[in-house]
Formats: sequence, C-alpha cells, structure tokens
Amino acid sequence: MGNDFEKAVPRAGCARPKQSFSGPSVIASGSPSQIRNQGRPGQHYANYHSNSFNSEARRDEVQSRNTSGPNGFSGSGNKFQSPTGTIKAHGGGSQSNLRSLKSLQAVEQYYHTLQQMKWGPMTEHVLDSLHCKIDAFQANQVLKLLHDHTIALGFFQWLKRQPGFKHDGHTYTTMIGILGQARQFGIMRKLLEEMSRAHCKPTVVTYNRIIHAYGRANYLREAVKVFEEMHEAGYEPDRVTYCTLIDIHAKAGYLDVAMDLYGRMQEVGLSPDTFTYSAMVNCLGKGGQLAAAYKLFCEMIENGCTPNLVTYNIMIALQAKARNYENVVKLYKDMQVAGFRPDKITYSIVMEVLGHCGHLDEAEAVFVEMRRDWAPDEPVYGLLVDLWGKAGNVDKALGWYQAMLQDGLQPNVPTCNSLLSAFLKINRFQDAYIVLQNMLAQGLVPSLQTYTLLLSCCTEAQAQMGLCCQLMSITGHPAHMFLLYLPDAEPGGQNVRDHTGYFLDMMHSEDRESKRGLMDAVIDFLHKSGLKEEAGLIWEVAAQKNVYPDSVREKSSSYWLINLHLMSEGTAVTALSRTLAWFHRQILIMGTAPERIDIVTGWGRRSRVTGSSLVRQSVQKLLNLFEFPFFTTRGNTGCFVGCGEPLNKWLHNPYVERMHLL
DNA sequence: ATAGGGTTAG
Repeated sequence: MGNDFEKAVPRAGCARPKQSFSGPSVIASGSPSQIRNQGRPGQHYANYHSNSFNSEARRDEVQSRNTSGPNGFSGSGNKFQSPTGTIKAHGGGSQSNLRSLKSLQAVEQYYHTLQQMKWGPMTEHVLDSLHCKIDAFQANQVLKLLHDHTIALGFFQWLKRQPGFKHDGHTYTTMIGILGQARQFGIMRKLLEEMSRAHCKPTVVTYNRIIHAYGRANYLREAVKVFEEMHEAGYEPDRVTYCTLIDIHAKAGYLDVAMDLYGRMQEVGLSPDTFTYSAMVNCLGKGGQLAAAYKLFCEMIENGCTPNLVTYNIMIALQAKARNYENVVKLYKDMQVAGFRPDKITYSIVMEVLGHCGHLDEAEAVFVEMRRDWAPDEPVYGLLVDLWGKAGNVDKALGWYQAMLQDGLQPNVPTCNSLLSAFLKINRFQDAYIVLQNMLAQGLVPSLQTYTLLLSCCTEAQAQMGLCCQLMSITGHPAHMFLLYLPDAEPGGQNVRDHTGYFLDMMHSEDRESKRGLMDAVIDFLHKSGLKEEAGLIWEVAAQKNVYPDSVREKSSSYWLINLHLMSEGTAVTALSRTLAWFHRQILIMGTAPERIDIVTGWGRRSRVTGSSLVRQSVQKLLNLFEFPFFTTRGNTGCFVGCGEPLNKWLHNPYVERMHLL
C-alpha cells in the first residue's frame, strides 16, 4: 500500500484556504459540499502561529544568528550594533560612515514607529509626520525587521505613494517572503504579478521564497508547481531551490522524492553545500536511516564541506535519539574542537538525553551551565517542565514553570501542554482543568498536541472518561468536532472516509508528526471503544494521505515491511489487519502475492524495557489467533516474519478481510 | 554600489 503512495507524485493538497467546521449542525447533516461552503478561514491556526513565538524572541534569534560567527565573535566590518539588531551599513570610509549613520537613523525611526502600533489610519499620519526620506535600500532593512505582515504590507503600500520612492526587486522579494511566512498566499501571488508590471523582474530568490512558503505550509503540489513555473520562465534553480525542495519533501514524508532531488541537483552540476548536507542528514536520520545519515555527515567533511553548528546539532540530536551516547559525546567534543560553542539547542539536546535516562538533577546542572552563556528562553524552560512532568514530579515541573514566569517569559502552548500532561499523568484533573483554562484566558489556542494528549488520557483512564471529555470539549479544537460527529460506518464506509478526509484536509498545514500523533490517538481510542470498523476506515484514509509514510514499504521485490514501531496498541493492530487485508485483495484483484512480509513491532511506543512491549504482545496474540504462519528471527523478538507458500495460502483466507473487527 | 533565500530543540 505504502509503496503506491510513495511512488506517486506528492498528492498533498492544493492551495485553498484552511477551513474549520463551523458548527455541529453543519457536520451532523454534513454533506461534504456543505462543510466546504460553510467553512471560513481557520482563525484557530492563524492564532497558533502568532502566539507560539512572540516578536521579542524572534528578534533575539535574528540577533544571535547575525552576531556570532563560529567562535562567537561578531563579524568585523561596517556593522552597527543597534537595538534593532545588526544592520550592515553603506560603503566604507569615514565620509560614508556619517552617511551610514544617517541612513541607520532613518531605518530605526521607521522601525520604532511601526513596531509600536497596529496598522490603522493613524499609522500613515505618523509615518508622514516623520518627514524622513527613505530609499529602497533602507526600506528593505525596515521591512526585514517587521514580522507582522499587516504592518509590513501597510508600510509597503504607504511607501509606494511617497514621491520619489520606487520599490525594487529586493523590497518586493522581502515583502513576498513576509507574506509567504504568514501564509497570505493570495496577496503574495498578487504581489508577484505586480512585480513584473513594476519592471522589477522576480529573481531566483523570489521564487525560492515562494516555494519555501508553500512547502512549509504543506502545499507541496503548489510548491512544485512554482518550481516548474520558474523553470518555464527561464530561471535556473540553484542550490537553495533544491535544498528547499529537498527539505519540504522530506518533512512531508516523501523521503524518496527528497533523495531523487538530491541526485538531480548533482546531475545538473550543483554540488551540495553545508545547508543541503544538513537538510539531507536530518531527513535521513528522521526517516530512520541513521547509518546513512552519519555516512553522509562524514562524506560532507571528506568533500571539504565544513559542518556548522546546526549540522552538529542535527547529528548530535539524531545520535541522542538512537541512544548512542558515546557518539553524542564524541560529536559534542568535535563540535567544540571545530570552534563552535554549544548554543541553546545543543544544551537542550543534552538536557533531554539526561532527562530521559532519569538523570534530572544533571539536566538541571546543564541548565545552570547554559545560563553562563545564554539567557534561557521559553523552550528551554519548557523542556524542564516537560522532563519533570514525564518523570512524574509535578511539583518540580510547576517550579520550573513558575521560574519561567519570574524570568519575564510568557508561557507558550507546548509548555502548557507539558504541564497539562504532567497533571493528567497523575490524575489531577482539577489542576489540569485550571491549566487549560489558564491557557485560554491568556489567548493561547490549544494545539493538535493538546487535544492528542487529552484523548490519549481519555483512552487510558476509562473511569475518568467524563472528565477527560469535558477537558477535550473546552479546548474548542476542531478535532473534537471530528470525533463528536463521526458517523457510524455505512456499508463500504464511504461516510466515515469522507468525514475523515475533510478533517485531514483541514489539518493540512499541521506537521506530519502532529497529525500522526492525533490519528494514532483517535484510532487507539476508537479501537478500544469497540468502534473497530471506524478505526480501520480512519487508518486507511490517514495512510492514503501519507500520515504514515514509513508504515508499509516494499523493501525489495515482493519483500514487504510492515512497521508498527511508532504506533499505539490499537493503531498497530488496526494497521496490521488492514494492511494484511490489502494484500488479500491484491491477490484477488491483481493476482500478485508477496513473497515475504516482515512485521516490525519494535519495543512499542511506551515501553522502556526491551522485549516487554504491549504492541508486540497484542500483535503476537492477533497473529496466533488467526494462525498466521510466522517465525521470529534470532536477535529480534519484536519482528514477525511470514514467507513462501504458507504465507500465500494464509493470505487467501476470506477472514483476513475481517481481522480488525476482533 | 550597498541588500534578499534554504538546515536544528520544544
């Protein structure tokens, strides 16, 4: 099944506004077209992004990126340290230094004016009253500092009306980039057209930004279309174009497409650079091919391409996740020998490793060490909240949450999720309720992860289901409507397929991991609630939509791998049953049968102890019950293998189609 | 003349 999906051109949807279910009545009676027509732009998701990073934090990032070279020294040259970050000023020489200073003042004036307000009729008057001439170069510098797209666009349009001012390719490209990041695709496109009319032809950079914007919002088809458009318009894609395409395809679960692009890039004579290598190392590692990732990392060095801090962080994180601690320590040292000081991300990776090994005190010690070089940010505090919460020590988790507030930081959604999860874990529902209410009161919009952890809790704590449901309901997340109005499966199940399809389309721009997490929780929940037919149908739709790209693949000709490794118990059983049923149908329809099937359960998602996995146990039970002819290989008791004639014979049984109902 | 894009934690 997976192979068909993976081979095909990415089918991740096309660009259209995100929709949200507008209310129960729509869904209850919901024909698909009704839902479509009544959908309105998803406020929910727009908010999520403006909340998850405040502009202060982002500026901080920009600053640290710009100022620290490999050794933490700031670059020399004509740079001014200013409150708005490092701005490279005009030319050289003492005469031009004065000019630079004036130019800088203009940039600062406009920036400070714009930063303080929302865009409104008054803003223009204030800008007019500055009586300060500005050219396209300076305007571009101001634009780069503005993260709010409404303000940026307001300023951009105001500039057009200034006598003597003319936008150029840079200001257009920067504006297009800001709009793209804010997912304002319509306006972005308009501006691209306008650009040609204004005699500023777009460049490769302009196209790259657009491709990136679509890709990060998960509109892969659209991103590829722009890539083709660009080609037809006579532009040659460069390293950045390829790097962007590689990254977005890998993130969306199309690792093979990413690999293919990597090859094509080299065929046209573009050698990979540090960014491209980093992206590739990351996507191989995340795709479960750690050995290949490390090989590429070494190859990169052999080819004379130096890893940067990000590359090291990626490689360290991958080794940490695979629990190869010796490699972690080695890379950590190599990184410092290469002249890079650990940054907040490096420290976070180390802290997380320590936390997961149960050494929370040492994780705290690393926090103290980090503090010597960096001001802790929200994610670092959030990590400690999470680690203590997972360790079951909610007092410590709360302590770190409060330390974060005292440090003047605003909590964000992931951190609240960690705290919420900590309370749920020890069944303190009243406190969980307070956390959730607090989130809402602060204008934080519960995320897919919030809903997912509540639903998982609901599945586990059967006795407290009512309380969990209450919590799920007050999140206001569309996933709740999806579950609440899930219809009973009609024969053939088309109604459930449609319902699920529309929900997943709505969740389009969420990242794949989050979607997988939610679908996993939903399927597990339904399976355990006895709605097995529905669970099976939902799994099929999710698989079709590439939410589980790694679950089924043809390793070599007629040799298939079913990977249940990252799934919950209910999902694993459902996925396995439906996949075997698919093989059954393939035999009947196409006459093609697999020669061998490996069913990999790993140790299961929640197990920390080798060999004691709930997933493995349930899968084995299921296989035994249906007399699936399997054996296990030496050294891997979590892998069930079926092959040859016994497998073929077994797959012919009609009951294979109904396995998931048991 | 000057400037613009892509990679990592939660």
